[in-house]
Order: sequence, then structure tokens, then C-alpha cells
Amino acid sequence: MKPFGSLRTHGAGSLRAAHADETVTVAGWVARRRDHGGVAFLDLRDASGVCQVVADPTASEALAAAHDVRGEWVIRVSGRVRLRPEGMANPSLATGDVEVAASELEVLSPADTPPFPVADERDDVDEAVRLRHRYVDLRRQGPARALRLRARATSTIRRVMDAHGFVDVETPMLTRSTPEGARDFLVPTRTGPGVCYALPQSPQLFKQLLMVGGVERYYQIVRCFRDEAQRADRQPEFTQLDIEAAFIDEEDLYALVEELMGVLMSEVVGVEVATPFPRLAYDDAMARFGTDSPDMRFGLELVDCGAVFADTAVGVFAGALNAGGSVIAVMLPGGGQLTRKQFDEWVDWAKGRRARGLAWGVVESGEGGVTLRSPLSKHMSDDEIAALLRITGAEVGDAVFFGAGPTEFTRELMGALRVALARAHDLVPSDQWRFVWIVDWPLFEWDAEEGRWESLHHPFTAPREADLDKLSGEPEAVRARGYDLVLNGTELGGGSMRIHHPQVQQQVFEILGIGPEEAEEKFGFLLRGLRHGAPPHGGIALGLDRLVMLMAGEASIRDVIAFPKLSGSDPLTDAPAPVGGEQLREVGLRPLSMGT
RNA sequence: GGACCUGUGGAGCAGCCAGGAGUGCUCACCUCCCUGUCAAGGAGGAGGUCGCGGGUUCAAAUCCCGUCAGGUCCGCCA
Repeated sequence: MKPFGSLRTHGAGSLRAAHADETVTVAGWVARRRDHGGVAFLDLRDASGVCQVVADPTASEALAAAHDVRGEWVIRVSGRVRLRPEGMANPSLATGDVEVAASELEVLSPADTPPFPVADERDDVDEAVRLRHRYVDLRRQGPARALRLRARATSTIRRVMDAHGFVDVETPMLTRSTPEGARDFLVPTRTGPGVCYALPQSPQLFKQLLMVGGVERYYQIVRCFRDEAQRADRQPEFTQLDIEAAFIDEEDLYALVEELMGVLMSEVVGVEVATPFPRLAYDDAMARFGTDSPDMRFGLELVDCGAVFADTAVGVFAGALNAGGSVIAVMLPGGGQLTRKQFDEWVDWAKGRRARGLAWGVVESGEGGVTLRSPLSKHMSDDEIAALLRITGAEVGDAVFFGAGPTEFTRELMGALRVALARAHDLVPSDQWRFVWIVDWPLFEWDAEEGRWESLHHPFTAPREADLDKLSGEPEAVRARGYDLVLNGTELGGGSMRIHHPQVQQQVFEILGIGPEEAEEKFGFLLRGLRHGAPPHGGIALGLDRLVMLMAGEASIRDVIAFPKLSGSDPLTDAPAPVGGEQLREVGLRPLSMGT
């Protein structure tokens, strides 16, 4: 195929001084027009960029056509490329040294007035408006770049995976609903009333069966579906880079993913990241950062103050500690500059996250030395203050925030505070790329509400060999062969070495409260597969949208998806939409009467 | 499911706290003028159920209640 197609000879953005005196044909959208009556300038935009077209009375038909043209019309222009007159070059344009002197100007498509400014690069148009007219929005520089960056990323991924002998295999989109996990999207069919396909939340079981099937190395860039509340980094349909390999262990997987990320960062972002990536135990991540996806680009780590306040007279601290909870501090360097009002706002912020409160103190130099100015300081002993300053490293002019309460809750609260403080005080270096593996996960966690054990990752995660004997007696002590990959505080994805013994799988199901019959009914195809010679295997699933979002420097995965959904619906098509009674009847459904 | 924020010509905002005529700004749109602009310039013009419903009031974009839509966060997301 010709580089720019048969309808034109050059890309608008490709013209340079070297093209001077060539006769070219360019085609694209009218980005701007500057009509002086006797001469008219049009900025012509296509995928390659923008160039200036000039029409003057030497070609009166072209000039007349240029008068009538409007923004976003699609036009084709033939003419001679010429160097702009002395002093008229536009250095802010790649094509700014030249212009196309139109001899012919043809309107290929007129266009309605754009619903919002296209040429304007300010990103302040309401997102719902942009997405309703996404076909216009995609012409803008930001979205256009994001799509192309995403394409470069997927292309690079395929090249690296192919080079390692991975086989790209497609797995079904119409599959069966599985228990646990997120809500499924259901697809009723005319097969029978009450019978539904489900869209896959991930190809997890299929990729394991591919391992049983001897594929050995599988990958897929695959759409996944989860019917859950949306967030800035969540969509009902999203894309995973799904990877699985046989006869490997964790180290093989880490090395592969680190190589892949290194190549991606280098080729797509132009950044060299150091490998191997650091590894952080789950427990340490929770203790130091209050989250399983820590942002390692800045400090402000959580400090456990339990020892400092073991015998404290501060009521809320003593209460938390006596109840088996924790007192956790976050030290904000220079935080002494915060006003009382600002501290109060942080207290409100904490209360908004269901915390009972948030304590704070400012380190100051007083008569007898260093003191802590705080609503709580009159209850604190000098020894406590001294110890506190020692373990937090706080100095004069710094502030210390305290959370007190149940350990897990307080860690997560202070972890969120750490991130919020860092952002509010501009302590997050935006040019750093900190990957970290989170390892040593527990296999199960206790769901107090439901009164049962749940998989922290998923039920097919292998327990550590050494912990196998604990499966029956103490599930809480069983460690998983799982791992998450985190980049700059965003969970890119996770994976594990899988269970390849049907007996172990059966045992895990039992702990999760899935009896043999239910297991056979829901996962029979997996269990049968595992009985037919399953190699040791494992893999990972990485959120492609999130990865591309970070690489593109965007704030939402919606920015790197061609046609994203807003909360609950597709702004472009207005899906989901009602379907007719006949269509419903065919799939065995009847509309519920509305009301009540 | 919950909390908070937002909703004003096509786009982005101000007006709201402290009620007084749809008042204002930037851009876009339409007509005319204009031969070197690049966010072109000049003159004129059109375009509104102030998200929707109710209440208070002599009077509501403004105050109150409800509701809808979108966003962010919490819950949820193996």
C-alpha cells in the first residue's frame, strides 16, 4: 500500500523544506482557517500532522472553495510546496518552513459544526461530551497519541512474546459462569430458559487447560469482563496481557516479565528501567505502606508506634493498643507549615474514610529543647515524645500524623494518607518508574462477614510446597506461590504458580467451602483436565489498559481505550439499551414489571 | 449501596453564599469587510425550559426538599 494512499501523495505532517517545488496532493481535515479575503490559509490535519495550505487569486477557483470551507471539513488539495516567505516560517510547526500553494481544492466531505473545539489542546471539555462524539475527540492530539502508543505497546509485547516461543491462543468469549469473584455478565441464549453463557472475567481456566494440552507457552491479549462498579482504573470490559507457561517456576516468570517491561519502557516510553525488580513481602508492604500496591517513588513510610505508646496516657492510643490494634505514624517533612485549618481538613479527610479521627503534631523548638505541638501533647510524656521523634526521624518544622485503631484498618488509612499527603505536597516524582513485585502472599484470608475462608488471589493458586501440611489444620499459615506486579502504586496484575494436582485442588476447594459435588459441577472440566497429566505451570495476567495508561501519562484508563464506557453505559451508543419483547422471549426472558 | 463535587446558549466559565428583567466573559456559529496569517483582524447578528419536579417568596439560576445525569472516593472488584 502506498504510504499515504492513492488519493494523496504526501502526509500533511510529512512536508519539509526538502519538498520545495514538488507538486503534491494532500488530504485531511480542516483544523483552522484564516481567511483574509484576498488570501486564505487553511491548516490541514491528517494522521501525520498539520501543514498550512494557502489559496490566493492566482488560483481563483481554489480561493473561492477555500472561502466556503469550514472547520473539520474533509478536503483534498493539490499544489506546489513552497518555502514560506522570509520571516513567515512557523517554528512551532514541524512543517512550518513550507506551505502548499493550492491550485486545486476539492471538498470530499462537509462536516457539521464540531460539538467542541478540536484544535484546542486544553483538556477541559466534559468527558461525557467528548465520548459521545468520540470520533471527533480521537482527532485531538491527546487521544490520537494514546491510541498509537497503545498500538506500539501491543506490537512490542507480541514481538517479545513471540521471540520467547509463546503461542498466541484465543479462548472463548462465551463460557460458563463461575462462582466467586466479580459479578458475571450473562448472555442468555435461545438454548433454553434460564440458561446463560457468561463472558469471561479472565481466561484463567482455559489457559491452565492449554498447559495440560501441551501448549507449554501461551499468551493472549484478551478482553475480560466484570460487572462491577467503575473507577478511574476500571472498566466493565478491559484488556489483559495473559501469560501462562509450563515447567517454569517463579524466577522464570519474573525474568520474562522484567524483560518484557524493560523493552516496553525502553521502546515505548524511552526510559531504561533497572532489572531485576525489587521484591517486597506482602506483610512488609502492608506494614510499611498500608497497601498491597505501594508507590515506591517517595518516602513517608508508615511507622509503628506501638512500642512508644505501650504505657501511654493518651486515651485513644491506649484504647487502640489495649484492643490489640495499632498506633501508626506518618511523618511529613516540613509539615509544620500547615495551618490549623489544614490539619483539620486532614482530620475530616480521615473521617470521610470511616476513621474515628486523625491525630497530628508539629515538632517545634521550645525553651527546654524540642517539643511537640499537638492537641494530644499534654498527655504525652517527654520520653514518649523523644522516642517518637527518634523512630519517625521528625525534626523541627516537621509534622507527624497518627492513626489509631484496628491494625489492618489503620494501616490502610495511614497508607492512603501517605499517598494523599505526597500528592498534596508534590512529593511524587513523576519521572520515575518504580516496579516492585509483591510476594509471599497468604493463600487464604478470613471473611468475617461470610464466616468462611476466601482465596486472596484465586482458588487455583498453588500453596507453597512447605506449607502443604498446614492446609488441613491452619489455613491462615499457608503461603501462596503468588505475586503481584506493581508500578508507581498501581497494581498492574498478578499471577501464581498453579495447582497441578487434582487432590490439592480438591483440598483447597474444601477449605473454601466448595464441596466435591459443587466442585465437580462448577469446575469439573478443570479437575478432569488436571487428572489427564498436568505439567507444573504458572503465569500472570497484566492489565494492559493500566499499563498503557501509565506509559501514556494519563489519569484514567478511559484515556487509552478507543471507545470507553462511562458509569453504567456507553456514551456513544447508549448501550445497554432495552430490547424488544420478541427478542427477550426468544432467549427465555420476560421483562420484570417495573415499579414498586 | 453510601459520602462528596458538578450540572447556566454548541464548548469552557462567571453569576448562586447575600433572591430583584437570562446579566457577563472567552471560544465556536451566521452575514459582511479584509492579500501573509498561523489562537488572524474588524463590523454586525443569531442562539437559553439556568438538568428535571415540587416548595418558600410579591419575586428563584440564586433559598429549601426531592429526583435524574456525570465525576471522584468508600463499599465492591477471587
